[in-house]
Amino acid sequence: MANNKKMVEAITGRDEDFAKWYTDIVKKAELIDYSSVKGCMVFRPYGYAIWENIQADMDRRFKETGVENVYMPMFIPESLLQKEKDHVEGFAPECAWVTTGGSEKLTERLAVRPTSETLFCEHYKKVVETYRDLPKLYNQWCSVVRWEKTTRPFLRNSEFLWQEGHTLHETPEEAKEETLRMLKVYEDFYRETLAIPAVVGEKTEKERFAGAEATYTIEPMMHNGVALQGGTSHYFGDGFAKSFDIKFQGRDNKLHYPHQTSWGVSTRMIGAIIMVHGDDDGLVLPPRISPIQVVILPIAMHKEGVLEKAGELRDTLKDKFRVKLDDSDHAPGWKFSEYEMKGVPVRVEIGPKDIEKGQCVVVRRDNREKIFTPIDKLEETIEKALQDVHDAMYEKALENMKEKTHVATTYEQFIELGKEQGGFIKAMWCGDSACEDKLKEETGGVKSRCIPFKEEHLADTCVCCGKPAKHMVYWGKQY
RNA sequence: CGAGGUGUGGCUCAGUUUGGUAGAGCGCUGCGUUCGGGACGCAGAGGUCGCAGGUUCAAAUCCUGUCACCUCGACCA
Repeated sequence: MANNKKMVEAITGRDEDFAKWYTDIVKKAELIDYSSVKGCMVFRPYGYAIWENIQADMDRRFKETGVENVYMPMFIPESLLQKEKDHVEGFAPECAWVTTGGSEKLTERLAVRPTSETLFCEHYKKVVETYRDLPKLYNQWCSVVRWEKTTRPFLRNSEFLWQEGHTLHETPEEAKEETLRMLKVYEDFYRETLAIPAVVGEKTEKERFAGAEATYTIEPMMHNGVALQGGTSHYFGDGFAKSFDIKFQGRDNKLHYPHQTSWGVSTRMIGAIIMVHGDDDGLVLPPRISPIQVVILPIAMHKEGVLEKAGELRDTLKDKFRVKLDDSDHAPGWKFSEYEMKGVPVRVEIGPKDIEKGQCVVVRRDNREKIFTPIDKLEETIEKALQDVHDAMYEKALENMKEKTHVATTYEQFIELGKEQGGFIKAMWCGDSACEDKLKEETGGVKSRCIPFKEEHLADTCVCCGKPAKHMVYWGKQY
């Protein structure tokens, strides 16, 4: 235990300094490295493997709904970006611009895409003629650039990886349906794959995406009581179609504007995984996206037969799970700590004593429970352990979210909760953005998160101004 | 963009006040002993002290300028 103290010193305590704890984990679990460009980071193999697993899972879900992948250019001519007024106002201030090509100054500068609505619109205009061409259900995996003033690994990068879905529909109803369908995909993914519960709902007008008619969001709660916008899905109506002059010939033989959606999630999700599940010993990864699901650690591996047995275990498990056998020269205690830091959900210990008894030890990362299991039952023990880890992680996260969700029915209550408690605050709202501004000002940053689909009636009047309430809103500080 | 702080081996930092041979811990390399919660011994490698000027016999240290990063406040997946 004396040695274990060192471990605790290596990572800042989670409750001691959350921000420092976060960056410690990001670096010590070898997820990323910083680069020479501010806000741009190197994804190291372990961090990138997490993203690849996320991609694979989401991509499958998208395709099950009929979405096809495409790839758009990374440059947007300034004139193209300017076609939709609200959109350009929202994004132009944080664009990176290319002004020179080779040695020639460009006649028109090019934005490095901050998002690709305009590119999709330009393309749609060319490929859509009739209602028979609809819907168009496209998605792309790419990176985008937003020149952020303050940056943070995964949570706010100058360049980040994401997916952006862009769809085009014949009717408003279809487009709205698509918007909500994809939000549901996100919600399911968060729950089933990342073991993260979240509040879902609609953004207020003030928080809406630049150019959208409606923005829906998924908002998970971090361990320290700060919310994260974990993904958004937008309904555009026909606003972009009009700006870009996209028309199709309808069933009535007349020209119509199609209705449009876009939806995206980013590598910010990895930040959510860290901040929802992580603990004082490091990362805790959801089994379904963990690059290593099972790590096999031989104990006293110089002893007769240990390494051979460990190799056998790996071979029997490797087709079913993502397995790593660590036969490096480090002491066992070092390896325990190392793989805990990296959040590996299950480890298997196999040593001389186990071999004698025909057993091995399965240890869960989330609660460190040790399960002694006969070697011939190992596969099913692990299968169950992985499922149990996932379920327990979800429950724990849900518990945290509930614990950090408060209700405010008076202004004073709201301000106090906002300043002291953090977490979500549920409160009634009149619909006026002036009240959002005031609450943010007075609490030092509490903003509306969303109007949930399941509203509750907490009071008759707005928590801020006292006028009749229109909606119940989740509020909170955000990353 | 406003306020504060920091730049010294791969990492964390000491040394700067009072100028005088560039240091420690961790990590890394080799050999040996170890191995059920970050083992130990011995031997090694590794630094134009952020950058550019200046003062001086002599600068990590003093002066001027400059760049970068971090923390805290206003904007953001």
